[in-house]
Amino acid sequence: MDAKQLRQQQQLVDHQHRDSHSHSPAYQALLRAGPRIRPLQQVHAQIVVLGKCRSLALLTKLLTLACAAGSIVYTRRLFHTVPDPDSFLFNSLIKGSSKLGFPKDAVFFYRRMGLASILPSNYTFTSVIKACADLSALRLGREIHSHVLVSGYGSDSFVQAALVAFYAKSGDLCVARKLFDKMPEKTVVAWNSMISGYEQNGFSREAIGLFYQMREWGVEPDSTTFVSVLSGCAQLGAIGLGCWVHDYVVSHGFDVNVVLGTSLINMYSRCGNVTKAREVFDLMSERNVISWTAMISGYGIHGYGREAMELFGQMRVHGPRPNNVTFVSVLSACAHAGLIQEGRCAFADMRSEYGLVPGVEHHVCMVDMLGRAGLLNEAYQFVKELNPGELAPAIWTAMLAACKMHKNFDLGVQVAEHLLAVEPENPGHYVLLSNIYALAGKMDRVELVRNMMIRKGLKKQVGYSTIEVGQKTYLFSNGDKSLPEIEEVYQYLDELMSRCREAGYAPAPASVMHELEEEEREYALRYHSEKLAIAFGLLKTSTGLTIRVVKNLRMCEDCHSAIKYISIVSNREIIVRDRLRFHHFNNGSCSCLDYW
DNA sequence: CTAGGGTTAG
Repeated sequence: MDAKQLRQQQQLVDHQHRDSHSHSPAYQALLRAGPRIRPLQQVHAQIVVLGKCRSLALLTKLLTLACAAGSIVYTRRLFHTVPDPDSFLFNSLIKGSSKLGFPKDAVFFYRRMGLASILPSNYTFTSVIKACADLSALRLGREIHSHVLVSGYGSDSFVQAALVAFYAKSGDLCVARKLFDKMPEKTVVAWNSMISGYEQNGFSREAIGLFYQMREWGVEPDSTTFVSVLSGCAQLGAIGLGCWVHDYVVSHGFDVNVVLGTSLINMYSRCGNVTKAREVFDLMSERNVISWTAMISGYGIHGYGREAMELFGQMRVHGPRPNNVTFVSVLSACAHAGLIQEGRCAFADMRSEYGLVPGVEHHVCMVDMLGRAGLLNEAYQFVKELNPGELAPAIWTAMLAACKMHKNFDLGVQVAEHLLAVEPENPGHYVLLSNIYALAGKMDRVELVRNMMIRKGLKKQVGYSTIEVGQKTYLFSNGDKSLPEIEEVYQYLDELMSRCREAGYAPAPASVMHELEEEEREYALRYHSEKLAIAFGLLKTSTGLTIRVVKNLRMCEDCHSAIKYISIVSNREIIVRDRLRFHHFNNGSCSCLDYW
């Protein structure tokens, strides 16, 4: 043993020596108890017996351990027994409750701190602002922001980053961005807060734009940055950028942890490449419920019900315990693949095997599954057997969609009128009702519903589609002429459609089209956004490459049929992700087998 | 006698 090793060993011995003698027996007992309620209660009793319940150091440790044990109730009770809490105790408590998911309590303790006239520090603020972010409590957060300024912590970079994240999460992106822009030194965390803020509010393009700007500024991204950027790619269907991120992560030796791995799975499956998603899944060294659920849901949205159920079976044997979200993925996979019996079993197992209580989402999946399969009576029976408190509008919407699909006008009209009564401001219900009337040929009723919408000033959701070409995403929307090449696209599409007609495509008659679509149809603009995006993709990419389009609404039947023909005449694979699922068009047929 | 932060997935 050389001198250096000897010294190290001596230090170790000293350390242990100090450790075992510098703490009181009660403190040591707390350390031994750890974050476990029963042992902590026993030590608490000892502390009381020893007459040490005025020792703030002991009480602070006891409180933070109680909080770490997940029992906020016990923590609260203990707090009320502390005679004269100091700033150390308050800070520990606020940090603990905020970090462990008890934001309301964090705010409560912050208030008590103020009442006790104890000044908050920058540490206090980072924790309590995070609590406000978790609560999306805009007013409260603004108030605390003013305390930050008064206390002179406005230029603390941790507090600033926390504020950026808070405003972004609470939906006030403008204020978040103003704060961010004013930050003199923008840390990676500040960039991450702003990027994820854009992404989580649905502004993926802005999120990705900011990511490019971050690189221009020479700030090195970390795995958190990539998680947000990949989520943005997943939303936009930007597979090129997604692959670039994946390459970057691998070539720069980043550790693909559970979170990053899961967001890669999500990105690949939502960009249309489930095979690649599965590769990532298989290579991950650690997988949790979220990773398994992401993979199952990936299979589901592509209509690969068998694969989804196969993986779910493996999960039940070797994997983590499935939770409510897992069952949403499983049930919707069953719904999209027509696996009725499997779906019924899974729904029953939820409660009996896993003790999970089905919520609205699960009921919606069941109605959707039964309804798609044409089992309208069973679906309706299922709805009627729910408790009145469980009858969310979404359940009726699923029922209505099933009525429309299987042309059950009487039930459909009944359901739609019920929906209009419950949610008179939701334009989607009017669209569905008018669709049903149009299918039934009751054009006077269609007009009536339409006028009702106009009178209420309700607008249909605007449909748009995106396509990525050369790592840049292009957005197409009905009537939007901002793209310089748009005339060329229209011209090419006209040509394409006439070739489709030669191949046997019969467009839906204009009179039906007019009311059937979820998108506004203007006569001057002949095409839905997905057709425009596909035409653009065909023009801009070389033969043999797959066309991938993402649409925000559901595809209409006419487009669905037209794209089958486009896949023939252009001899290309075309993948369209609509609001609910993927459609892989190849050589005249679609992977959904027309089972929507 | 006591710690130390803000950002991330389904």
